[in-house]
Amino acid sequence: MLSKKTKYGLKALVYMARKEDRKPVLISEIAESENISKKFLEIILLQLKNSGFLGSKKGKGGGYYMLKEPGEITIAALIRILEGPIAPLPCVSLHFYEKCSDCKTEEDCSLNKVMIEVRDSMLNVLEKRTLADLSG
Amino acid sequence: MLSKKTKYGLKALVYMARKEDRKPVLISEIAESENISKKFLEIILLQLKNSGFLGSKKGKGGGYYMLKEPGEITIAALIRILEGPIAPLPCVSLHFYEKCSDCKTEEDCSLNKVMIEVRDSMLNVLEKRTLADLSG
DNA sequence: CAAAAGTCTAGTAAATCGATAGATTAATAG
DNA sequence: CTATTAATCTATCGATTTACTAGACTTTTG
Repeated sequence: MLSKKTKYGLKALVYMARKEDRKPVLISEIAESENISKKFLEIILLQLKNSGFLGSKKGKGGGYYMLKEPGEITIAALIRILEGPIAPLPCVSLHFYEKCSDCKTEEDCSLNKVMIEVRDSMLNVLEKRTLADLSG
Repeated sequence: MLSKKTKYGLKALVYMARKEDRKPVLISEIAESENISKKFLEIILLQLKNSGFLGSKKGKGGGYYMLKEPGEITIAALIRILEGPIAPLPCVSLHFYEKCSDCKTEEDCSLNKVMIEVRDSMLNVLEKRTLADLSG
């Protein structure tokens, strides 16, 4: 299950991607349109800015704007920023790998193989789909 | 990411499935072999019993035993019991459906379609794979 | 300078996670 | 019948995460 943070982040980006121009968008405008707590959305957009997906401009006429084309941003990349690992277990994660403390070896782990299958089937969708698919 | 509860539950069941006979297995035996806190495993096995996957016997010679054949138990069913919804969003869950409060309608939700794709790709693995696949 | 709008710091209520302690109940062996 | 074994139940707990809020601060524009 994705957290609300991730869900809100994705919806906010879709909202921005749907705009024709790339002028700064107000946090409050997105929050209102998408039914998201403004303060919570602040945190989320800031995180997306610090990760290089968004730029921001302060002061009058300011707001957040996209730094890349929607077609260049995969859902997988966004989920990794907002949610963390996509893989069902740390020991099968490509970007957040960690050894399981309770397993002697990876081959010995009874879950490893199937969880890799699960991971790959998810990535097959999430790495293929971009913001452009969501906003189209 | 699956919780440790789910992971431990799956590993415990694999351990039981791998035994030739279907005699009761001690919690402590599983806990020791799989490096799981015994007290935590108690809770997990009890839940699997209450969900109809395991039977138990008290007293000497007691323990937990499987009620079904490993090949009849899908990983999806176990995850639903131990973890909850498999779907990435409540609004695309088959077994735990809930309307999203922030969306007007489902068609209008920008995430709905892709998340259904994700769900189906996961289920494609999880509904196909059984305990027999893990223990084989 | 004043207003607008993002940024930062701090905090918080509630839920969840992973785990532990100890009393109780049921079954079996002798 | 009694002692032992092992599951069951009750309860609690610290740490972390989640979702969210308040308010001060900074930057930009007009």
